[in-house]
Amino acid sequence: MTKNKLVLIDGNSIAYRAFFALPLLNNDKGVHTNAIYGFTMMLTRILEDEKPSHILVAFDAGKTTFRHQTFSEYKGGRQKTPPELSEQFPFIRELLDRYSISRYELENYEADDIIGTLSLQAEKEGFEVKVISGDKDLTQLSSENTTVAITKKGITEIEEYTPAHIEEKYGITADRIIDMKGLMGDSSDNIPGVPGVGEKTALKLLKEFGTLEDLLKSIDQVSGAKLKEKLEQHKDQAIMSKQLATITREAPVEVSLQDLHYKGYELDQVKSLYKELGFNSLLDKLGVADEDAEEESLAEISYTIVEKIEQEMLTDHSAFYVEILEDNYHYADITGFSIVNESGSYFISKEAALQSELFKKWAEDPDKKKTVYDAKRSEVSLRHHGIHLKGVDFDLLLATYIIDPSETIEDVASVAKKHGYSAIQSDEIFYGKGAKRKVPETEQLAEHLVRKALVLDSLKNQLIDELEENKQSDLFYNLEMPLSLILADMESFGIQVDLNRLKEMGKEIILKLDEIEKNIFALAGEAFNINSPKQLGVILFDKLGLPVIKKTKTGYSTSADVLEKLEADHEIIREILHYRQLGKLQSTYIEGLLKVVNNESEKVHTRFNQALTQTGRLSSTDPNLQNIPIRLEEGRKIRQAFIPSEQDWVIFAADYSQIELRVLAHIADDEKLISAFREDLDIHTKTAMEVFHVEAEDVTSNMRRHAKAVNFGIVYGISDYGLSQSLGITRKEAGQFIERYLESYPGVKQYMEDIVYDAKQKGFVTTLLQRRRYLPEITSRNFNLRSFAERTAMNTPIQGSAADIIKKAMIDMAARLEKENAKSRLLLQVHDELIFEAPKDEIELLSKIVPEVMENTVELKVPLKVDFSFGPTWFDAK
DNA sequence: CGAACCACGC
DNA sequence: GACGTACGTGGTTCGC
Repeated sequence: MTKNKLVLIDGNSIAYRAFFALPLLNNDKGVHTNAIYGFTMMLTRILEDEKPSHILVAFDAGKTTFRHQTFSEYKGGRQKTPPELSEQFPFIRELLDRYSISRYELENYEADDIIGTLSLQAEKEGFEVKVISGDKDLTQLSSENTTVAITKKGITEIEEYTPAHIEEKYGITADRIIDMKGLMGDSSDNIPGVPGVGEKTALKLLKEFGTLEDLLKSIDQVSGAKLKEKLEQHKDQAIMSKQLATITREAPVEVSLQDLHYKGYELDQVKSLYKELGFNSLLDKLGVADEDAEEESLAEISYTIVEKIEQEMLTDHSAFYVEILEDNYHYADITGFSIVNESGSYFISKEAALQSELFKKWAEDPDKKKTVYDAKRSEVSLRHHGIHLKGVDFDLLLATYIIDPSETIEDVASVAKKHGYSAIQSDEIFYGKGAKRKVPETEQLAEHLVRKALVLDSLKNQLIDELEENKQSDLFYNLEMPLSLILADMESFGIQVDLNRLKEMGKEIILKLDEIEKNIFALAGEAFNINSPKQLGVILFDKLGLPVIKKTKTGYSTSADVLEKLEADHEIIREILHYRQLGKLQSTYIEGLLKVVNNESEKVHTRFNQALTQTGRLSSTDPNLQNIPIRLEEGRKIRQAFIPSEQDWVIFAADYSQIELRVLAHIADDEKLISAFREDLDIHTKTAMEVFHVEAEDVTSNMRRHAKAVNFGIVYGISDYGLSQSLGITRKEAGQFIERYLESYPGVKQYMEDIVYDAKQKGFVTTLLQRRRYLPEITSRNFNLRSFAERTAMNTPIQGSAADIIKKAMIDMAARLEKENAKSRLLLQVHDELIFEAPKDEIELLSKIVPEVMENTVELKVPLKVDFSFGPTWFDAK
């Protein structure tokens, strides 16, 4: 027989935790649901992980408890429960009822005491007990048979307190936790303890003397006159504090263990509450989403499966959808087409379309306007069949992204749903996922694709209005839409790779890796998997006994910054760092790249995601060509494998110098920063002069390094913590640096304040070209979420405007190359740089027009500056 | 198959 | 004072 397992949940504490950990969610009825939601997440997780045979959720009863008789100020000075939370408690109780989980509260006692009493009873009956709370006080219940799980951050992560863990963490046994509380008190419960004694002192004393009572008997042996006096003075208070902190195991609870037996829940009960609360993701998890989607039959539509395309089907304005199942459209084939316009709704098979001259003519006619979803994807795939898509006047994907980049866009259905349009299934449901994915019969496929085109047709005007309302039409029509065509060109053309060079480098690296591996095994005294942080941790910290600097939630951290601190302690560290560096090159950049090179052309065709980042930047996948190594020479050599696609051509690279800081100077209108850029000063040195109040010649390299890191922090919106990490200084020092920076540039300081205020008023921030980012969490009462939103408010206009600028430069550049009749082509964009390939005889031309176009694409209060270089490979363009 | 960890770029 | 900290992509390991 399996052991009985009782789970005891501290209801109030978990509700509080959930409430403060999650943003203040609202459901459609205007009820706040964050605590309910968090509580539900926690509960379902517990049921799944623990599979309890018995379960109870305990709540605090009224305001006063037996503890108030001992100490009337117990829990005094506590903030009132926010009304936004109070209103959620009835729903939490309802939730438990729906789950058929017992709940209990007891007059004069706290949830802790109920839990303490029942856990003791259960232990005596031979149960395994698990206590779940957000309050560390409960750890005193930890015993051989009882584990106490305390939520750590948010609500999903927990720390398990077993007696062993407590000993390891505090160096005292579990039953001394209350002695610790007696000494140090607890400000949240208003338990006084002994003034001036905190966790460290308390632990030291208990380790030396045993229990609190033992200690108080031997006060004269305590070292330190002050401490002695304090203990003597507050003896009684300490005893009382211990009493207050002690959870009673003998509360008069009226439920028996048998009452807590858990028999599972009625799916319908839970389902209907989830629906009422609007917990859609949880409904999905219950596995009812699919069922529902099938149940809920979509409104019927009529359409034609086209055998032969006729002229009257191809009118002047159509919604046109191109389906490609695989995500990599460079290699996947078209699945089918659909067209919706005033003449009708049509499904056209790939064959029927591609054989038709009429279709090709229509697709390539710029006067036949098309509304599409993902123009770039459609364009690239049609090109494989010799068709150049023209006349796209609306791209639903890009419009959705422009309106709110935070929406996750998966397919046409996800976009439709967001706009209240539900007559379509998601691709995941329609085609299936993973191994189960398949293309259904023509009839069904036709309907699905026609539904997509219907979405395009019916959402278009609505989104045009929204763009107009947001003043984003210019951004949409004149920036993102034309850019998608330029990106299509760049992606389709691809970049030539020197396969031999790459393979040679791979061989060399393998030899070196073998060598290093041997050294590491010799130094470790055994063979192990160096790539496994877990195994590596055992070797370094258990076997070799190196000091543990940082832990992750699953074990020792072996990240580079940790290892760097250990470099002096053992020579194995340097070898491991080197192994990691080369391993990364080998797996990601040699093997990874080789995997995606086109066998015939020996080119790579990345895909730029134009509708993903929150800031407006592009991203790049398969392969990611925006993170090819450059910092370390060994890695930088990878760039030697990227070569021009034609004989006697060169790679030409141009990058904006300090574009973000220039943008900052402009939007913050900071006098000093503006003049620094107008005089073309070294901005890091200039910042060092300002921050450290020294003359240019007195700026040391260390000052400049610090100034550079602060500038970096400003640009990327990192916190004092982030800055402290990157400079290896304390958080306080980092905070002081930031403060001094802001004093040095008062315009920047003003901007930072204004933009946060503005974001709080409007709920979003904008960039130079009206890109938006919504920041709902900027009004959160959760410090974390709010701070993050505030930094984002400061940073996004900077980074996003820089992204706007380079995107515009790409468009201007494409036009200029055409005007000059140049053969040179744009290949890549890496956030602040553009990479071209060019015939040698156009180097001179590019040297003139690239900086000219890039520097003048927008006019700011400071000049934009572009550096460039060229060479036979990307490596040499430095 | 997904989560966790690590590392590369801007 | 808590809390966990720029944006991305991709590789490996590990447990389910």
